[in-house]
Amino acid sequence: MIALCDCNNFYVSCERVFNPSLEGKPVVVLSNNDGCIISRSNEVKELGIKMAQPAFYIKDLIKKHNIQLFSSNYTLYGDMSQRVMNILSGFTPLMEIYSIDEAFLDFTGITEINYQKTGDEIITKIKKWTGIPVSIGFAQTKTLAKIASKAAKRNFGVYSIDSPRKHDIALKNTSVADLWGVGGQYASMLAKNKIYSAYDFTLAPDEWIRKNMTVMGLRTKKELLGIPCIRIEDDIKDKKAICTSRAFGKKINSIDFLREAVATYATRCAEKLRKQYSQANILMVFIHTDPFNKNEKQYRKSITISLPFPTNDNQILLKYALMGLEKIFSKGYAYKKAGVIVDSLEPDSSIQGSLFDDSGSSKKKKLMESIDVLNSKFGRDTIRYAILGDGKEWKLRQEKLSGRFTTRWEEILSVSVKV
DNA sequence: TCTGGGGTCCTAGGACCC
DNA sequence: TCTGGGGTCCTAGGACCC
Repeated sequence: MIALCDCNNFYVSCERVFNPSLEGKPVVVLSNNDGCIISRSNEVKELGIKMAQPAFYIKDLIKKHNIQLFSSNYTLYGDMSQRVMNILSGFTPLMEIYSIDEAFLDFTGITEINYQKTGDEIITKIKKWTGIPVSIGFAQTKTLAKIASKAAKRNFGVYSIDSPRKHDIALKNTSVADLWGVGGQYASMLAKNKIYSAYDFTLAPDEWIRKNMTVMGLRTKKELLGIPCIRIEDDIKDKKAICTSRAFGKKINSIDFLREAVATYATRCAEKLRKQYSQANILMVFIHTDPFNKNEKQYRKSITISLPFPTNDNQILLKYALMGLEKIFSKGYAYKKAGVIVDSLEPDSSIQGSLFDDSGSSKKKKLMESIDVLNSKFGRDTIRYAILGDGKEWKLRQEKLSGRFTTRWEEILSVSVKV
């Protein structure tokens, strides 16, 4: 079994630890410029206030219900998070810190375990030692554990999907839009295809899901059926991309202001890079207009620069960032947001095989046949075959699926696909 | 008047290298 | 009619997560 431990209303809970008089009162934590709401207490959720809503939208409600507002304090939240994670790591050797307020715990192979009891124990310990309330869901896979942890919030903090009956109930009572891995775009696409619940989703054919939602969607389906496809990643990996960006509170008309901002962000990126002992291969600068302003034409501009050599040097990154800004800046537009991204960009390696024989269209036919053979041998879930061609030449392109299937890639390498 | 700041992975194809 | 195979790097965009 896998557990997902999730801190309740994390940022708000952190503020409450240091100010217990906030207990029972409506509280929100606001984003950087006090722009939108990024954490809500239960009292606030009950008022119908949504996540990421701009604060000024609901200023009447704030006044009416005397909602307590806090600017975000990430240093505090990071520190509290570490304390919670330290306690959690005592319960199992294999754990993945998924976000600042969530961790997956792997109890696979541990048979002598009472989930309710273990869950209660974790909740009590964390509450006692840190003051943070948490919920825990147990299930066969990460995707199901996500569902279980939501149910846990309505069930005194613990819920386990540990029987076929509970599994069935979980799938039928979960809207497909609430699934981990399904966002707004997919949810509306699925609704158009009459797929509303997680259960409906498990009935959709594999091929259809893969075609419309990539292999990620297919993994979600398998996970819902209880087949683990998403590993617990216990090692903390270096960031592959590092971004520093800000929205300005108001429109920016001067390029000097932008230059200054971009220089600051490039320097900040360099700091983050050095902190994880990485160097950047790529640098990207972007600026865009206010996406919420429907009265003006929208512009998004960005430039990607491949650096001549990997670096994390302040001066070099700053120089290229400013060069990039000069290139993309057009006079006369007001910009609302700017940023710098440095990127190591290590693309998945793929194998391109070319196949030739001596007759035109029969070549394609033979390729198709060989693909069928390969698919039946290795299964469509493991590798994807694509035929590329212009009518005269045909190429077979094999692409591995990353993630847990990677090891099986070795088998593929030994296959020679001569026709 | 005012609407966050980070990240991840997948897909697809072109250029180029030895 | 001929035709290498096995890659890497780069570009660009679309979806998702907290």
